[in-house]
Amino acid sequence: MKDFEFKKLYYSISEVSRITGLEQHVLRYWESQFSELNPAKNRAGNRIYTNRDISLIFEIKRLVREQGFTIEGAKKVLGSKAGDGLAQLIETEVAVESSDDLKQFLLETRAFLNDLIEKLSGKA
Amino acid sequence: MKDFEFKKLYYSISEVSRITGLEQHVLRYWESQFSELNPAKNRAGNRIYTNRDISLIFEIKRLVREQGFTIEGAKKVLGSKAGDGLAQLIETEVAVESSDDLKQFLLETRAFLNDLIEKLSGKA
DNA sequence: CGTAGTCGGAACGGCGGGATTCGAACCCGC
DNA sequence: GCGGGTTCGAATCCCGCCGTTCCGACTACG
Repeated sequence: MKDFEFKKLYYSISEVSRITGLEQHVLRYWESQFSELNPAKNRAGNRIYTNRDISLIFEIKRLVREQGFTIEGAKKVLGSKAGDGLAQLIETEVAVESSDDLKQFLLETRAFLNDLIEKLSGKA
Repeated sequence: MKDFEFKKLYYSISEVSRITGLEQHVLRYWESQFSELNPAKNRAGNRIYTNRDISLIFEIKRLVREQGFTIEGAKKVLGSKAGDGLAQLIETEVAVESSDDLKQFLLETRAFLNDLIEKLSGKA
């Protein structure tokens, strides 16, 4: 397993498009609508997405595409909840006693997910 | 104060319009969209709203006009009111029906975990 | 170099969510 | 049984949200 594939810190818009299943122009449009979504840009002006950005995009996607919020409604949700979602779930489900515990748990979980993703990619 | 005003069991569409602040044609439109909203009718075919109907209308109004749901989104909310918090959340957010669904969920989770790990690494 | 990727901005488009209009039926006081 | 107000369903119209397409220009990279 090539570990570096999963350690990436930055993603281009085409990579994010593939990961999230959203067209590039939708990503740009949402960026124009959600001030929270504000990926950095390199010297050429190209977007550089972080994992945090991708996580936020997934959250917006859930609100707009699955739960049926308007853009305006999704803004309100994001603004008031300050982005917990999965975070709250994990924090409440896992007895976290130190940040090292949590980090260890996440690392293990990620390795598990990497394995699953690899298998699924092979099938797809 | 005329007590009977508050003991009323049935209301006409014009009364409901005044009470809820919604136009009559909106009430008829919503009725066509939400199967749950189904006021009885008298022999003449005129709508006869109960207090329950009015309560539901207020609920829809809150979802659509204040919280920013689409009609479709509001339907989902109303339809799944039976379930409980977290369990419902998980089931609706992760409706795994195929390996593609699972892969998508894992991709999303991985981005989220990557973000968390980055943060923790920075702090540690 | 060539070509693949990305950029922003403007013009375009579908359609969801009403809004308006219509003729007809009904209700009520007189 | 007449006139004025209310309601009806269906048809039609309409605006803005949410993309979508198109564009020429710039850049990265093999």
